[in-house]
Amino acid sequence: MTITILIVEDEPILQEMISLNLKRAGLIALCADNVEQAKRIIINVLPDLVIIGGILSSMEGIEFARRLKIEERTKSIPILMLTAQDQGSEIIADLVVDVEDYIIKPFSPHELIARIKAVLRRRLPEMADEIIQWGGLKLDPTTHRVHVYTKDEQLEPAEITLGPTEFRLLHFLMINRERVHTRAQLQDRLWGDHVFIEERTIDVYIRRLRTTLKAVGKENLVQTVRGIGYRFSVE
Amino acid sequence: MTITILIVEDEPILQEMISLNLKRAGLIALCADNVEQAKRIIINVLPDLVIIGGILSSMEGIEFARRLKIEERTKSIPILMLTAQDQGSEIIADLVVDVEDYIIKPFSPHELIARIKAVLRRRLPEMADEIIQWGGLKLDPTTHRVHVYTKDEQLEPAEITLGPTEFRLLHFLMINRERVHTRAQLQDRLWGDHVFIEERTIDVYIRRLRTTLKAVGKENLVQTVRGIGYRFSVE
DNA sequence: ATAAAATTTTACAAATTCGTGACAATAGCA
DNA sequence: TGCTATTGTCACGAATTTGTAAAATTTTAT
Repeated sequence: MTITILIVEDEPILQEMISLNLKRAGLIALCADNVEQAKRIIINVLPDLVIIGGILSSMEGIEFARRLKIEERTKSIPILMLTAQDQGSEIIADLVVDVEDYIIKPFSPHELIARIKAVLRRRLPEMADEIIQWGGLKLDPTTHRVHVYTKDEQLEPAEITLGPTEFRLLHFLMINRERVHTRAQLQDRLWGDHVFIEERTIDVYIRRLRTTLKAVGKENLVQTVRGIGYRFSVE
Repeated sequence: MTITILIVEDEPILQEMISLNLKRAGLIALCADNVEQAKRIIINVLPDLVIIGGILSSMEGIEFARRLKIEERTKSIPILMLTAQDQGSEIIADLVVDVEDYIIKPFSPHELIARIKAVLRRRLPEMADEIIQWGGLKLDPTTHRVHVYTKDEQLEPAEITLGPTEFRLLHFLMINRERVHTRAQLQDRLWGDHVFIEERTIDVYIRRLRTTLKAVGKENLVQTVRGIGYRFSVE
């Protein structure tokens, strides 16, 4: 799966820096020096994320973002803005209601990549049909199977069976491993906004998942963060 | 941060029920019996969310929602509609394109609050979730973990566990490190201004934080500024 | 040096949160 | 059709967290 990112940035050095770092992270970068160019690109390619850079100061950036959010074809594309330090953050927050996230300059490449990944994860969390393997568990979304690798070198990995909900829960937790999720977040992601369930129901599914994992000797993979939520972690 | 919610609902009992539950959840509720009254309120106060109730049946509600979405000043306010069961949900979905979300009556108070929070959560920008590293402490808001780097070059940084409040306290102090915070400021930022706390309580949490830090050899990171408040400092 | 003020500890009860087992309702399937 | 798996809820108890009051200690001012 390839992810395409459109960068709208008039400063050549910054543009280069961003594009380089994106490539290094395995993402495809398209660059535009101005809004007109960006519009032309979007006609042909629908990016997974748009980064709007320094042109913000001219208000052109905000206008462009708004335009993207209005059009049906583009309105679900997340937008990340790079804003200058000196503009009051309240003003920015007011202006950029259509924007998914923003970074205040100057920022480190590392920070940029982290933020991009965060935005993408929020948008396309379970798009990956890829096999995910972590903490001795191998989960295959296509075959809907989970295998367990035990420590004692049995060549035969045991297979465990999970109910549909438990499977989705484990999948989500494994994709976003190490990250704590509140019950509300899990509810949003696994049940959707329009299905109403008690928050405690999530505890129950966590328990069911834990029980089956414990049966094959995998304890402590699904952890409780008291007062916050749950987390999948390999220590 | 206070969140204000405008309720437009002509049924007094329902209005009362909603407003009561909002207050209990720490949200400020403004009530209007009809659309005219609601308009007058909006001139003075810009709410963070509008709940439109039973008046929907008269089409007045939809018209009102549309009006809100057109005006520049109000168009970014999310709208939550309470709709009656008997109206076909497809019809409603068609009509209320301007609405962020809707609940079908009858609903439980709990469900209402959950939905409100979901709508607000979607709108509010993600909290600053960058890793903060200072004074030998590394705090990661996404994984909700704190690691300690000891001087004696152990490659394994120790992990410490903090209660939710201690964690938030440390996070806040680290973000605003070197700056002194009065107890009142800490109270505002960590508990919000609608929760009443004894000022001494903050001393207690400072102490709890200090105790766990001291246990891993990190003394003097949280400092007292006598007569003013507290500060996180790396000397 | 002594009283007053501010902060640190200690101890404790109330409130909250979490794990668990049991249960009815529902959906899926043979 | 009946059987089985799944789904979501609830209530209870255990563990943890929360906020407070009050005693003990430290610092400051007189």
